[in-house]
Amino acid sequence: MFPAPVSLANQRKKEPDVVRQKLLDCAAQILVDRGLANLTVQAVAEAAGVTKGGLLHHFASKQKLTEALFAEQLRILDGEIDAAMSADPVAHGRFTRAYVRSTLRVEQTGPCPCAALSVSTLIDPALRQAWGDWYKERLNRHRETDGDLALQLVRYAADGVWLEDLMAQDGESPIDRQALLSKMIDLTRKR
Amino acid sequence: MFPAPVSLANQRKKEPDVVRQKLLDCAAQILVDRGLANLTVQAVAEAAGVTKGGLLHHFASKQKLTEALFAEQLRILDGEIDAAMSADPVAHGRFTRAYVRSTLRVEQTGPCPCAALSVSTLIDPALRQAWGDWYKERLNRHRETDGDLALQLVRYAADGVWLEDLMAQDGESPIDRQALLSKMIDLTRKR
DNA sequence: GGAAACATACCGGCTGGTCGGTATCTTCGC
DNA sequence: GCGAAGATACCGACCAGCCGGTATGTTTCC
Repeated sequence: MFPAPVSLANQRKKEPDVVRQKLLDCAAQILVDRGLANLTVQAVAEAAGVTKGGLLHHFASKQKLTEALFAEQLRILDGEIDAAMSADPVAHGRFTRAYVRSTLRVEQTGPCPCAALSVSTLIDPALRQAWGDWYKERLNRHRETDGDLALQLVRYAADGVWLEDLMAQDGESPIDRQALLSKMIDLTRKR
Repeated sequence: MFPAPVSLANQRKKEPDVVRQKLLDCAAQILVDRGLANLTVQAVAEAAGVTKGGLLHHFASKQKLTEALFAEQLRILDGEIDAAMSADPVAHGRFTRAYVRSTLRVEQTGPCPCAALSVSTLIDPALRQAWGDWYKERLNRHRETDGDLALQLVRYAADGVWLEDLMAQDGESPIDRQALLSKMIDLTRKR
């Protein structure tokens, strides 16, 4: 009478929070390793084992999805930075060191949230604005310890590094990441 | 009998080289200030005063168009770097200084070719590869003068700066670009 | 039973791309 | 010099496919 469902998500246990989170995770994954152009609601839904309609139930539009994705990644980054800062006894350049450690993350594996963050920033002016606001706020909060131009330069370098990460993508890092990190941390302690 | 043409390009003087160049210019312009998502063959053709069919005559596919665009911008950047290097008497860090000057370009106006370059790099793995090859080759050529890790760091910072340019886009540069450039150039002369 | 969590079917719009035609340019015989 | 003829430049209509989004149905949870 009725056609067989292509997905069994309708018969399985309903786990709205789990599905919602999985949608976000899959979106981040697709964004990082298949590129911005391939971030379609169809692809995300499939990757999460849900139909397009299912995705649209959780996120009213693609816009809402990307906004949620962005917000989550930003929250993660923000948390990582806070954690790194509270473990750092030296005041001068504390934020910059945390920023560098969070964005380079030599020891951690998996896709850097910054990657997803920045790529989505390139698309949407609203997200761009949100990122700018976050950065400006953070910078203003740590103005006294991290206002130095030399520290700004180190932060720029950190941005450049993960940009290279985005571009390289083949897993092969041409330079010694650990040595670079040390060098950057060193630079934040000078003077 | 026959419909009136919406464009008079068919009756005007044929200037294949001019049109082809204009297509590339318009593509770069659109890429920089309207973003990657709006880089459609339709939009590029319209901006250049040509129909879609006309564009497809010059570039067999959108892929070919972006490749040509990329190649041209890379050629420009390459030339700028060569020019800057030959005007620099100091050997150590010569390439890095040229790279920084070309990518920051505090005095020049207009869209930085790097912007178009990098954005297209984010799309297409083939272009990403091409960029990587170019950079690797250049780096290898100037290994003796620019192999130092500190110089690598300065180059990363340059990447970070124009990335911020891409994101900000509102014309308002929060920091003193000239001072930053001086600082970076200084760093290449140390030791 | 009602709301939430999905699936399914479908639509309009836009995209890159094809195709056949027309207008202009270039070449070349004379 | 000039006119035919082929090549080149470009137009305009059309197509298939995919995208985001909607409307509606069906199942599960409380």
